[in-house]
Amino acid sequence: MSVNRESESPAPRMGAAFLLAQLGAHGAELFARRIAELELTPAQAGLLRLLAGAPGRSQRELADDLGMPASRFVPFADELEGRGLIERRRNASDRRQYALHLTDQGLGLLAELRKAGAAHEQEMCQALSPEERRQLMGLLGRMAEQQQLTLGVHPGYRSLRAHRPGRAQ
Amino acid sequence: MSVNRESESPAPRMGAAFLLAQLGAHGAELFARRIAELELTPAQAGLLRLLAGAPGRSQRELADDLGMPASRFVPFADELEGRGLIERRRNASDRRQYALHLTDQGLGLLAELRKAGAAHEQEMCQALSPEERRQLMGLLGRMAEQQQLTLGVHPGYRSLRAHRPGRAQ
DNA sequence: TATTGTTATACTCTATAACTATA
DNA sequence: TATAGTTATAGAGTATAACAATA
Repeated sequence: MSVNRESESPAPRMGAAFLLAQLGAHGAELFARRIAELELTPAQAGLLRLLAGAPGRSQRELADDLGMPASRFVPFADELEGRGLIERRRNASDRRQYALHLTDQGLGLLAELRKAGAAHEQEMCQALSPEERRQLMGLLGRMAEQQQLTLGVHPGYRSLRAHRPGRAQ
Repeated sequence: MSVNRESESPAPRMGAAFLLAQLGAHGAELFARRIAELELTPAQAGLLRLLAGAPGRSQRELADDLGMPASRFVPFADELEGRGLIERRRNASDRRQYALHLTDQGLGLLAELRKAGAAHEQEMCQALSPEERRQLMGLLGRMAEQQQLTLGVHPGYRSLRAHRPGRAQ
C-alpha cells in the first residue's frame, strides 16, 4: 500500500523537503510527549545535554545556543535550579557571570533522557532496516552539514512550550 | 570534513530522529522566509494547497485539517478573502455552511507558490545527487506511511506565525 | 562605557466559551 | 437539540527595554 491520496486530485507530489518538515515536526511532537513523563520540555532537555557536553558556561552563551533571549533564560534556568537539576556557581574571575553545571540529580535525569531518546529513535525508524537507517543518517548528515546546522541544537528549542495541545493528546 | 564536534565530549551520537527534527525545523524556517516574499505564511500556503486539491469544503473541515480551532480559522480566512485569494460561497442545501474556493487570483498565487516550493526543494537537497534524492524520498515516504501521517499536512500549520523571529533574519 | 544577569511591561497568539442562524 | 460560523475574552508566552552589579 502506498501513501494514500485523498481524492482524484492531480498528484500533489510531495518533495523531500516537505516530507522532512512533516516527519520532523511529527517526531518532535512524539518526543515532547515522551519526555513529558520526565517532566521535561524539549528546551529543558536541550539545556541538560548542552551542560553535559560543556559544563560551566555562562547563561548568556547558553541562551544564545538555545536561541532564546537572555531575559527568557532566567526563569527557564530558575525552574531547573529549583528542581535541583542544575547549579549556578559564581565565576570567581568575573563575578558578573554564573557558571552553570549539572547536579548529580541532573546527571541522573540525563541518563533517563538518553533512554527516552533511544526509544524515540526506535519508534520513529520502525519502518527501516538497520542498513536503511545507516543510509538515512548518511544522507541526512550530509544535508545538515551542507546547511551548516550546529550539532545537537535545533530551532525548536526557542519555544518553551511542552508541545502544542493537539486534539489527540 | 565531517560534522564538527564541539569539544572532546564522549561522542554525542545524534540519531536519525534528531537529525530529522533539526533538518525539518530548519527547512520549515527557510520555506517560511521564502514565501514571506509572497506575503504568505506556511498555514496560508497550506490552505491554498488544500483548496486546490479539494475545492468547496466547509470551514470546519478545513480548520480540522489544518489543526486549528474553528474560531481561529475565521479571521484566518477573512484575511485571505480580503486579499481576493479565496471566496466564500453559501451552500444552497445547508445555508449554515460556506463552501470555500480559490479565486483566479488565488490560483495565480498558487502557481508562484509551487515555484517557491521547487526552489526550496532544490535549496534543501543541494548536497544530494538525483539518485540519492529518490533514495531519501523512498525512505522518508515509508517512515511517513508507517507513522500514518496525512499526505500534505504537517503540524506546523497549527501555528499562525510567519516564522520565529530568529537572530539571523 | 560595556557586559551579565534580572525585572517589568506591553503585545501577540491562543483556546474557551458564549452567541446567531440555520437545520 | 445539534451544527456552522462568529465574536469576545481571559490567559499564556513573548520580545523589548529599563535596571543593578560588576568589569
